[in-house]
Amino acid sequence: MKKNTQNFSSKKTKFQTTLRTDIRKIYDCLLASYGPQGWWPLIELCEAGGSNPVKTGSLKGYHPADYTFPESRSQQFEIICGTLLTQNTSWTQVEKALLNLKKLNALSPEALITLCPELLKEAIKPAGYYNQKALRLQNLASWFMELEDRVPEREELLSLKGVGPETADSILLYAFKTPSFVVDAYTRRIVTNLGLADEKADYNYIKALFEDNLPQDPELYQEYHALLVEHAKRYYQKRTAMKNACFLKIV
DNA sequence: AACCAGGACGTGA
DNA sequence: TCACGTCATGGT
Repeated sequence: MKKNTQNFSSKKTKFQTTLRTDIRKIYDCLLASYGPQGWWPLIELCEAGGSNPVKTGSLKGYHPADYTFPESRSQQFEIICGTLLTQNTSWTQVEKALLNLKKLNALSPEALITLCPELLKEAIKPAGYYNQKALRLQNLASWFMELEDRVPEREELLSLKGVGPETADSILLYAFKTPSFVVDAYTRRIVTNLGLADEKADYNYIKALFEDNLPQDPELYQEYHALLVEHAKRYYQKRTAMKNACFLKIV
């Protein structure tokens, strides 16, 4: 709560305007390179045949350039479950878990809270941490039912078990189309490699780095985060570090 | 055969 | 505050 507000006096400094330009340039460059990513993926769309073979992650469920989702409360809830399940886990594993839940007809808040814990754990096992995630999913389900049509506050989300800053922002941005920028491990790797943040910069610093330099547009935030993930998957994997080859360094 | 994946939380210093 | 252990399956 101190180093975040690095107070550059009242007048706009050259650094600030440059930074703003860079944040925009990075987005433009990523979008030009990879195209719209179609996040958040919905397994509902898998059966509908939606697919994007260009992506490095899962092959299905994406809806590039279509920002109308979620279109229903059911899709909203699916996204929320996804944000919880994908914690420290690859999306392909989450997809298996979500499909298992769907087979059990348990991918609705009403069904999920009544589902017996053992069945729930078995269903989400591919996503790992199934003991805690099962508990937290049911907790999320009852919270979501009581929420009704209200849009939750960030603090409210953070008070839920298993919902930390990234999950809260993902829920706000993708389930509720609220402009809250999502910072994940990939985002952190990219901005530190580009010299836009220090390694020890905390979550809120990096979040503010984007939010302070972009218009508050949920669709822009959604696309930007998805593009950062796609880019990081190609150039910032820990095994095959290609940070030096990252073309964003020259923008 | 280690290492990592679209984190969060509890603990002790 | 903050570094560190824990939770757990399946890819590469």
